[in-house]
Amino acid sequence: MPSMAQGGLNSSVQNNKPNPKSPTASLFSIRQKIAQHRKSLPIASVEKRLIEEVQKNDILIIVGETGSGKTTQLPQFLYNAGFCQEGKMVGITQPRRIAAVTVAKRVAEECDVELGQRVGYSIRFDDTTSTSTRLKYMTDGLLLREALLDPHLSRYSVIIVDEAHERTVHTDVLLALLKKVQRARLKPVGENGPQQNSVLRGCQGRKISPLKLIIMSASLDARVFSEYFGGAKAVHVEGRQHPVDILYTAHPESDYIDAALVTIFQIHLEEKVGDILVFLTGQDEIESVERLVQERLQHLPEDKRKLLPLTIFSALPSEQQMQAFAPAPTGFRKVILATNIAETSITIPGIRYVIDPGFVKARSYNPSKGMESLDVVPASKAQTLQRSGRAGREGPGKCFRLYPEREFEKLEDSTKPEIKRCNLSNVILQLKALGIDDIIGFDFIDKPSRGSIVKALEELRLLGALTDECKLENPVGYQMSRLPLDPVYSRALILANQMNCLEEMLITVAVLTVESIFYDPREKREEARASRNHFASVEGDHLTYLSVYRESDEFLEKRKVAGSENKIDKIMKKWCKDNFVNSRSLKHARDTYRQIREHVEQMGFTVSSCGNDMLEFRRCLAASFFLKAAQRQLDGTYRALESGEIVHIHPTSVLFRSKPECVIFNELMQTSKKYIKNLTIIDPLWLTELAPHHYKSAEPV
DNA sequence: GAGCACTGC
Repeated sequence: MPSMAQGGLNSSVQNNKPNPKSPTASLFSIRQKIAQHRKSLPIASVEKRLIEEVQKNDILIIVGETGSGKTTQLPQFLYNAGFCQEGKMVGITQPRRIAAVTVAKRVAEECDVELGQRVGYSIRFDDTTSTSTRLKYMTDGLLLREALLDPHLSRYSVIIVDEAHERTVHTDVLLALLKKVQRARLKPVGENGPQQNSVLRGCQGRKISPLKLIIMSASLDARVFSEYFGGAKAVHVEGRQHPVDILYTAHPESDYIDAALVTIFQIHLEEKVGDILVFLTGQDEIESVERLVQERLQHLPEDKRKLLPLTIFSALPSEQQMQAFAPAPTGFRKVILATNIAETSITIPGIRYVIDPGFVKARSYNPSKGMESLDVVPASKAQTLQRSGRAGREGPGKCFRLYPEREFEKLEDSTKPEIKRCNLSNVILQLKALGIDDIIGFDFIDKPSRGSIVKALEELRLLGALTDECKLENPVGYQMSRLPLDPVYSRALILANQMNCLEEMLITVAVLTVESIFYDPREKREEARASRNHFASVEGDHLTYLSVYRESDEFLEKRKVAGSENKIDKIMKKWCKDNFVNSRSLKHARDTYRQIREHVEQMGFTVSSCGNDMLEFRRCLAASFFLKAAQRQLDGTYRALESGEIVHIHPTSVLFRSKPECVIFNELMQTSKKYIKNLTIIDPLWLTELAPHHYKSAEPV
């Protein structure tokens, strides 16, 4: 029996379709199989003990390795033990949408209930829960949003935070919040005193039951969580994985790409059947290794050429991603060249061999320059462990680490928590909205640097979300915290409302929140560029995005099909393909547009358009994004006004060749150079006119 | 002349 689909796309039980000839018999056997499978999981034997521990302890840390069954089974144990009485729910959070969905489906099946009844999931844009839902799987970000509306999370008797070891920003903030909520719910009503903040408010005059917290982690190190929760009890649940042989090189490899290639062919020619998974750092590397594999295959005798290289990374359109899942033709061995996406987000069946060069591309943030960077850095021990585990899902496997064992010992235990390497403005705005005012003194698991906090506070103040005393500004700060957007985009919507171009800004912001709306395949670069030119505005990327979105809308209007979501998707996909637009991104932008439009309408804004007056819209962009402006230098490079950095226009910008004098931009990121992305041409005088609190002199720099 | 991975009632 394959191990559980954790974020995987396939569930073993779903594949067992009932036999139409004898539905009762096969349904019975499916139920039997499910029961057998559940009983065989390592966690099944400790059900009684786990429930006792939950009853005894308000906080419990569960360390469970892959395949223990903790994510699917523990919520069912809790349900059976009566934790969902009186309408209370058990909430289970996941860092990823796909995991919330697949696990909920699986558990509904195991409970033999319809999804959305006793068992359901809720993620952004897709909520299957109902009033009868008792086991609710969701993303951690969504629970954070829920806390803004119900600060005591009063509908939950137990909250399970799964995959806590990944230490995403959402998980870290959620854990801090849950710690506070739990204390608030323990205190008798009215004893919180007059100084209470809003996390503690709201339970006046009403009885609220205690909240149980369960932190689940696959970490080697549960101490961090245990210490954070005041020495909370940690229990270990055995995993169930097939053994994976770890092999190291004798000497350091100077060229890990070449070492990976050599290893691929060594496995292909010498090892037994089974597919190969290679972890590389990015699209470029993946595509060049793909070419090199193809080339070297040509040098092999005909009968040894049955090796099929496939690629997978997040920017790849879904259809092409799916190719990695299809079984190889008979006699062929697949070699999957993947980024980190294959570490946790997707599970490809059939992998027996993993090649791990030991590197990862990671984002980091420099608060003083307001600049992000993407650097190739050594992976952590936890990551390399996760990677090798990918070889042991279906049978014994092998993992080839392309460095000596002594190098492994030097790796960091775990990846630096994301909260220590990202822009904090959104996190801080959320905390402020939850009534937490002392950010510097806030009880983070890992405290971000003081500089990073100060920078974010300053940004929020400049955006008008905070007062000079760093209190939430009324009403702007509250409005901004309610929108599921970066604070700077929320601010843009509020300004656009005042400047009568809210319709345009809603679309623009929706597109800016997605990862690249254009699809730009290397092999059809000329065609893709021609298509981009068709949409391009000489005034910049924002106006270009506006016309892409509007044209897709018009196309849909013209084709006015009666209703069905599926049909709309199909038509949009075709349009996207013809126009080199990434359909996943466009769909996401359309969903976001709908959601944020609803939000601003609820705030009482009227969505009005500036029609053809793009000047007014660009002025609004300047007023919104004044913190990120750049001016051309004599030598043709640009200087970012805020940080003074010398920057370059990113080649994907429609302004790449036009070299305007002054622009605002949304993103400053260092990769091979310091690039600015998503730009619009502005008149530099607008900055002093529209953001006088920031640009005091008449001539910016 | 170039894009690690996630996420938000």
